[in-house]
Amino acid sequence: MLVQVLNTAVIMDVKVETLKSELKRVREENKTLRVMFEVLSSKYTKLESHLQEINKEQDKGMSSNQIGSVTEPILDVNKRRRLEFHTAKKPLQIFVRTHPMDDSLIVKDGYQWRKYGQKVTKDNASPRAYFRCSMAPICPAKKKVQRCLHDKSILVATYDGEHNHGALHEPSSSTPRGSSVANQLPSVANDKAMNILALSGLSQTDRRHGEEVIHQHNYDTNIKVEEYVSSLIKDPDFTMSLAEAVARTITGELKQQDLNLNLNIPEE
DNA sequence: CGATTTTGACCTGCGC
DNA sequence: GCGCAGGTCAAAATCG
Repeated sequence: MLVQVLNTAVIMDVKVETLKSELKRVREENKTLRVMFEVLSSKYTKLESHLQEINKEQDKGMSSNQIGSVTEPILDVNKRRRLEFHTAKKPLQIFVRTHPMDDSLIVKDGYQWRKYGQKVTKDNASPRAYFRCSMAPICPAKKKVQRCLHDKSILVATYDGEHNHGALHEPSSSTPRGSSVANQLPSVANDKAMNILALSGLSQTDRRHGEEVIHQHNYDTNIKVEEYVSSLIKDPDFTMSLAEAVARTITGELKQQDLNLNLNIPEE
């Protein structure tokens, strides 16, 4: 009887310690997310003010010729190729959560990329990998992938240039399930993010795994995606949904772990 | 053996 | 002009 009581007390102690450490971890994660949210907010504010400035300038009646006279830079033949594909468009950034133990810098987005360089940058100890699209011989699309400074399990993929080919690469079977961009996004914010992927055709190819379907990709899709992204940036609901999704994910994880503890299910 | 990755060297732009 | 940091090249290594 006494042994049984002691055993129960020990088990309870272990559970309390586990919960305490878990609480600590979640608090730290919450702190990190808050920082990320603040960064997002400040970027949104800057974008908004920049847009207002542009609108003001247009209202001032600047001639369309002057506005449109953003002449193509005269390229020096000797200059690097990266300048040839320079565009005024802001590069698209995608955040992808990966397994904490997964230290690869691979973001599955349906395209086939070839790594051509890696660098350690000043502001982030994690190396930045440089990829070039290898689906077409002269495709100008590039991307940079680096781990988030605050959360190593988050990959930040920055896309540069546009693909000059339509077909999307069928994800290889060796890729772990659930590693596509769509699957790695928070659940609620997923809805709108899935729309972006749907526009770009990525989610379809991921889902039709194994089918011999090659999409006749619309060349306008990139423009549609950018339009949709810019509309999201202006949409405060999206930011709120994202924050809610993150909060739900955290609380959901907590509840699940609590349940596992009660049922004595070991964590993976 | 071809494709891909790694990695040190090199180039370029930018701030001082 | 100089030094620094980011981006790219290309030879060697590795993989399938």
